[in-house]
Amino acid sequence: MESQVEHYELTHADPDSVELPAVLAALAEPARLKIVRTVAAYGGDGGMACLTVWDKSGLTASKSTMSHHYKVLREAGLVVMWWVGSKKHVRLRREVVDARWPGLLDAVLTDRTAD
Amino acid sequence: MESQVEHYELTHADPDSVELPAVLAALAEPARLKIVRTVAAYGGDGGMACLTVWDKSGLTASKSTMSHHYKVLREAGLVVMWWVGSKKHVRLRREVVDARWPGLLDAVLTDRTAD
DNA sequence: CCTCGAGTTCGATAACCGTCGTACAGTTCG
DNA sequence: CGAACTGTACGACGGTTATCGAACTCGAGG
Repeated sequence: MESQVEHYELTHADPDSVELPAVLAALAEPARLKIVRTVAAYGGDGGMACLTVWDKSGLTASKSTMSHHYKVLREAGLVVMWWVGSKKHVRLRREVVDARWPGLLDAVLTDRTAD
Repeated sequence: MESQVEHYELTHADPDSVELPAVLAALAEPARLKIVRTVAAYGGDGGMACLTVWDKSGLTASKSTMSHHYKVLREAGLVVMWWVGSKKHVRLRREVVDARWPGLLDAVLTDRTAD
């Protein structure tokens, strides 16, 4: 229950404290992989609203399940989230992830076999 | 069959039928990641004996656990194994993995933060 | 002030997975 | 042959995790 009053100061994982297995485990879950791919495809550098992710991804998970997945992605250092009014937005941390594991995100995102 | 000892390949996963989440899940387990890194570091293109992997990796898992990890790596299409006498050898399937997910193995193997 | 929409948290449940010991199968070598 | 070595198959146990509904918080907009 991070403060919804502040719009930009949500707590996120310290990138340097995240281990590679945690990142891989986060991406290994099909629903989370779908989220990441959707954010990359539609969000660009500015990110997008979580609700839009839900629409575009075609995922059917419940609100609580989605919230759980976002939490895992956040703790793996893969995404940043912030509030815009009553809606939450999400963005990939490309700079951070690319700096630490060059090529990893590209490899995952360019998978032509994913639906 | 150039020597007295019989070398024969075992059945492995069809690379095209493996999904990305399965590969990521295989690599997300610290012990398996260690195995892959050890094979990459010491095995080169020719692979190495599983027992040598055990020595070099410093893993302390039991025989059955190691066997299980190898099975997961095999089913994920990440390694090939074959018999050399009474000892089993293992080799990374770099060509196959690199062809399907370019940069993925490199990204995982060049992680400087792994012990 | 009150209602609706967007998300989080909690508790419960079911499935998955890593681990091990034991039993078993094949190879090597004395 | 038989003992030692190498690895797999099978059950069992315990911990992790994905999933959901319900209750809750907070903001937006009548």
